[in-house]
Amino acid sequence: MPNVKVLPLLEPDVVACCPPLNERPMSADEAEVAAKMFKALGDPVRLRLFSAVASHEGGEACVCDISDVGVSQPTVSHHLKKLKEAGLLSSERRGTWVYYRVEPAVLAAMGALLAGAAKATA
Amino acid sequence: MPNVKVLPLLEPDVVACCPPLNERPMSADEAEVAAKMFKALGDPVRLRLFSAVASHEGGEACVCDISDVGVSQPTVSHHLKKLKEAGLLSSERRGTWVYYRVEPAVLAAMGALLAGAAKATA
DNA sequence: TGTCTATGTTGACGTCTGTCGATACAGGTG
DNA sequence: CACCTGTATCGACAGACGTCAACATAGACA
Repeated sequence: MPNVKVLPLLEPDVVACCPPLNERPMSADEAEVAAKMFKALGDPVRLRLFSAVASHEGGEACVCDISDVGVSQPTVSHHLKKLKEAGLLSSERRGTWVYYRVEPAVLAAMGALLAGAAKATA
Repeated sequence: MPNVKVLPLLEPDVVACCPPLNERPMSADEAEVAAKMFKALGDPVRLRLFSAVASHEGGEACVCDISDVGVSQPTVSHHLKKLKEAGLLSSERRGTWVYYRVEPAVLAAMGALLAGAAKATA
């Protein structure tokens, strides 16, 4: 089995993208991919929305549960779309409501990126 | 000892800022602080510069060692300043050259933010 | 002192981004 | 079917951002 990736549709490029930040200088392509994810979390409203989903029971939440972040409904929808495009959230419609849930693999990849750098540069 | 923070000048707010993303919804203030750091890493050039510093021997590098990222010198300087303002890098002039180094505590805080969310939402 | 190199700052420019109101779409209910 | 609620899309606008050339500053050295 030369390729372990059996669910290619769910994972964005980041999961297999990048070594820890301190291992070697990132290439331009690697940086392009990884920066998209950090950028997605680089807005306060998106960070609150993401945290609201992640902390909701079951790791998923209806939009109506998390919309109270001080911006209009279209803006909430816009930010959720951005998070989805970055691979951090996935969405599913169930009847009247749309539920968003976190993508653990992508988050773990980002965490590893940082954790490695934090450890080895002390 | 009610307050363990004995080196307040070095640490930005982030270190003591935020619980794991999945613990509870982030407040507006917390999100404001944390988003600044993610945003700092949300640009490909900055990510490459940061990675170049982090992967350089000793966890520090002279600007001249890492300037080859395809943008002009003023732009490099601009991005390094942004990373510094975000608390991810610190700088020190030694003679002719300026050296940048990573701030491990801040990185660790960001990693913890993500790692917790990745683990508990699987 | 003057000059050279390394780095930071300024000002300007085009592009990207966050925000909103208006509107469209989807699904439930009557 | 009509109507209501929840969510997404569209179009527009102001402000933020990345980039550069030009200039300024700091230190080394003669």
